[in-house]
Amino acid sequence: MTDDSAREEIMTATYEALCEQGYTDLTAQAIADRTDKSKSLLFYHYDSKEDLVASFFDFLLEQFDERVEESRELPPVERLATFVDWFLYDPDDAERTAFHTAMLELRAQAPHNDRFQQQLRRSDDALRETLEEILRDGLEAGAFHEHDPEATAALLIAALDGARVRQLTLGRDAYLEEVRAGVAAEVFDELLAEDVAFPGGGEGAAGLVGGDESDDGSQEAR
Amino acid sequence: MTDDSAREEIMTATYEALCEQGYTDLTAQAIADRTDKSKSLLFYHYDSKEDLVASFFDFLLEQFDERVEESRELPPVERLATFVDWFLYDPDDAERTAFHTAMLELRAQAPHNDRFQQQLRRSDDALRETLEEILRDGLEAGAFHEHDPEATAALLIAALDGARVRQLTLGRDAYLEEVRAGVAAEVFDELLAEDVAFPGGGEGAAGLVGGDESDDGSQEAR
Amino acid sequence: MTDDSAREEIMTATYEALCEQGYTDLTAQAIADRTDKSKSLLFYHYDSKEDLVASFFDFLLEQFDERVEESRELPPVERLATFVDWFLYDPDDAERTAFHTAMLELRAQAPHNDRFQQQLRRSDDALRETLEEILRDGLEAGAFHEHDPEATAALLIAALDGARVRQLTLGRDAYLEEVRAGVAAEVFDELLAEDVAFPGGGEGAAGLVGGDESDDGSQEAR
Amino acid sequence: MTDDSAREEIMTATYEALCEQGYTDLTAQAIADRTDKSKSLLFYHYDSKEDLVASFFDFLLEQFDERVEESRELPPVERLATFVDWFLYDPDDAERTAFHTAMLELRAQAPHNDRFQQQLRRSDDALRETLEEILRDGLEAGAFHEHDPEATAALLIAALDGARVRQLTLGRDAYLEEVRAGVAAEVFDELLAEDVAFPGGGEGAAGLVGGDESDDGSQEAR
DNA sequence: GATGAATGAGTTTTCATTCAT
DNA sequence: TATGAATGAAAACTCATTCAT
Repeated sequence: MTDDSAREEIMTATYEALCEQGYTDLTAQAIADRTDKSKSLLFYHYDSKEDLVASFFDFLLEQFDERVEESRELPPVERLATFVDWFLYDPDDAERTAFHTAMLELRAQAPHNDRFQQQLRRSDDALRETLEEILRDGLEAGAFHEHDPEATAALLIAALDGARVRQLTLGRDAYLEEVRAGVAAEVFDELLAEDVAFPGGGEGAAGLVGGDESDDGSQEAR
Repeated sequence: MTDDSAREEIMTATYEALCEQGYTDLTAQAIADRTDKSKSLLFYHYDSKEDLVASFFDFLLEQFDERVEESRELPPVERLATFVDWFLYDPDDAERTAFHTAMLELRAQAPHNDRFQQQLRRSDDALRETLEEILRDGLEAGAFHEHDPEATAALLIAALDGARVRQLTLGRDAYLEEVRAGVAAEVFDELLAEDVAFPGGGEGAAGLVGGDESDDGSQEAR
Repeated sequence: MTDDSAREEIMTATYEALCEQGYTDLTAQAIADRTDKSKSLLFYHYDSKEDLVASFFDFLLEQFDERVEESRELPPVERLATFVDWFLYDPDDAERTAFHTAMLELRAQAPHNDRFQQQLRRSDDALRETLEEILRDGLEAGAFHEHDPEATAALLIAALDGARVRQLTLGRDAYLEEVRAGVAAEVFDELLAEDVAFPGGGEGAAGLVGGDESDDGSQEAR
Repeated sequence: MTDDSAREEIMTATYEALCEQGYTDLTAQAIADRTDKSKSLLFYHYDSKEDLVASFFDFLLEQFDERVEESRELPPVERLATFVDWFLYDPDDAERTAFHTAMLELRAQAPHNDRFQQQLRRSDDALRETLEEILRDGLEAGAFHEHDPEATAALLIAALDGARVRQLTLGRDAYLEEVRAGVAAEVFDELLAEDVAFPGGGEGAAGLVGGDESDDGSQEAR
C-alpha cells in the first residue's frame, strides 16, 4: 500500500470518527478502529495527533474549496443559486450533514487554535472572493441591479452560515428553509434585474419584509 | 458555605476555565483551580462532570435569556436595536467575546449531545419568541411596514448569528461590521415605516442591494 | 497514609527497582510493582518520572552525605579509616553493593543530565571538604606529617572511587583489596607520624612501591 | 555495499548516537539517522539491538586495546607516561571526552548485563597485563625501584580511572589535574630509580604527602 | 542487500471518579 | 461539607522488530 492510499484511508477514518463521536472524543484509537490498520501506523504517517488533525482540516477545506470552485463555468445567476444550495444543504442528506457537522466542530476550536484559524482564513478568503466574483460577473452581465458586491457577499455569507449553524446545533430545519426563502425573495426583489429569473428559490416578495409566503411546516420549530 | 454559593462559585470557575482553555481542555482540575475548594468537592455537588457541564450550560443560557428579556420595557424600535447590539457585540469587549466563545464551543457539542440540544432549543424558542414579539409589537404600533414576523425573525437571527460565528472563528471583525451595516440598511429600507428612525445603525440604502455606502475599513477582511 | 510515608515507600521501591533492573529499565510500572500502590499514584506525588528520579537521587545523596558526616566525632586517624572503609565496602555486603550500583548508574547519566550533575557536585563538595577537614585536623593534632590536604584528598578520593567503580563494573574484588592495601601502606609510610597507628589496614611498606605483601587471593583478578 | 563496510558504518553511527544522546536514548532510529541507510538494515546485519550494542562494545574495547598496545615499542618509562596520558586525557579534547563518556555509560550497564561484564573483564585483563609488563620491564631495565608490579598496577589503574570517572560525571577537571600531579610525584619519589626522569609529569615531591606544590588553578574544583 | 510500511507491547501521563476521614 | 489520597481506564506516543517487495 502506498503512502498516499494509507493517508487517504486515515483521512476517511478521521472523517467518520469525527462525525460519529465529535472532536472531543476523537482519539487515535477511534480513528484506527475505522481503518484496517493499527493505531501505531497513525504516528508513522503523522508526527502527532495534532499534526494529523491539522492535515485532516486541510483535507476538509480542500473539499470545501473544490465545491466552491466547481460551478465556475455557470452563468452568474445559476452560479449564485448553486452557491446558496451548497450552504443551505438538504438536512436529510446524511453525508452533507456529517460534513458540515465535522466542519462546525473544527471551526469551534479555532478560537483556541491558531493553526486552525489560519486555515479557516485561507478558506474564507476563497469563499468571499468567489461570491464577490459571482456578483461582479452578474453586474457586468446586466443580470443584477447596482450594488456593493463586498457588502452583499459578507451579508449573504453570514446569513447562509448562520442558518446552517442553527440547523446543525438545534436540529431545526426551519432556519434553512426560512433563510432560503428570505434570500430568494431578497435576491428576487433587490438583486435581480427585472427580466431575470432565479432558479430554485421562491418568487414571492418574501425577505425581511413581506408577509405572503405560506408557513414552512418545519418539524418542530416553534 | 451553603450549597448555593458553592454551586455559584463552581459555575463561575467553569466559565473562566472554559473561556481560558476551551471545552476540550476543560478538566475537573482546571475548574477546581479557579475555586478555593478542592476537586473532590465538584463531585459532591454534581453527580458527574457531564452533569456539571450541563448545569453550566443552563447557567449560561439563563444569562443569555435574561439579557434577551431585559429590554422588555423599551419601545419596539429601540428594543430591536438592543437586540441587534447584543448579537453584534463589540469584538474588543473581552468579556463578551469570552462569553460567545464559550457558547460556541458548547453549541458545537450539541450535534453529539442530546441534552445540550434540548437546552439550546429551549433557548432558541425564547429568542425567536422575543424577536417575533418585538416585530409584532412594532407592527401594532405602526412603526414597521407589513411583513411576516416569523420569517423576518428567522432571517435576522441567522444573519446575526452567522456574523458572530464568523467573527469568533475567523477573528475577522468585518463580518460584524458589514452585517451591522447591512441589517441597518435593510431595516431602514424595508422594515421601518417612513417616519421612524433606527438608533445606532447607518441610514444609507445599504443591504443586499445598493452600492452607495462607503467602505468600512475593517482590519483584514478581504 | 501521610504524604511522607507514601513518598518514602516510593523512594524505597525506586531503590529496589533500580538495583534489580538498572536505570535503563527503570519504569514507572517497575517502581509501582514494588509498592502496594498504583502506578498513577506516582504521578500524584511527583510531577513526572524525571522529577521522581531527581528526588530519588537527592534521597540517595542525602544518605551518602549522612554517612560521610556520621564519623564527625572520631579522632582524625580513626575518622580517616572509617572514610576509607565507606568507599572500600565489603563486596559481600549486598546492601552496600546495591547502593553503590544504583549510584553508579545515576552518576553515569550525569554527562547527559545537568540536574544530576548539579546534585553530584553538591555532594562532591561535601565529600572533599570532609576529607580535607580530616586531614587538616590530623595535621593540627600532629598525627600526620606535613602535606597538602587538598591534593591528598583529591588523589585519595580518585583512588578509592576508581577501586569501587572497577569492582562494581568488573565484579572483581581485587581492586578493592589492592587499593585498600596500597592506601594503607601509603598512609602508613607517608602520612602517619611515626608513633601513630592506622586501624584496619596493613602495616607493611606496601603502596605504589614495596613488594613484600602476600597475595590477596581474589577470586579471579589477573 | 559489503557486509563489512556496512557494519563499520553502523558502528560509527552508534558511536555518534551514543555520544550525542547517551545510552538511555540510544534507539535504532537514532543510529540509522546517522547512516545513509534505513533502520531496517540494522536488523539485517544484527540479530537484535542488544546484539548490535554488544558488537559495538567489542568495537569500542578493541579501539581501547589498540591504544594500550600501541606504545609497545617504547622504553618502559616513556610507555608508562603514555599510559598515564591515555587515562588522564585532555578534557578539552571533545573526541576523547566523547569516547570516555560512551564507555562509562556502557560500563555502568555491566552490573546488569553479564555479556558486558565479560567483555569488560577481557579488556581489564589486557590493561593490567600491559601495565604490569611495563612495570616489570622497567624493573628489569633498572629504571624502577623494587616493588610489586601487580599491586602497583591495580593501585595506579584505580586512581587513574577514578580521576576520569569523577571528571566525566562532575565535569570537574580538578581531579584529572590533581591525580596527574599526585601520580607524577609518586612515581618520581617512589618508583623511579634516582637517575631516571619521568616525562610529562611534575617532579616535585607531591603525592599523598608533601605540601610544597603550587595550586593548580582548576576552574571550579572546590 | 535494502527499504517502507506496518505492528504489538510497552511507556509516560492524564483524568474522572471514589472513599476514608 | 470538605479534602487528600488513591486508582482504573484510557490517552498519546515510542520502539524494536518483522516482512513483502
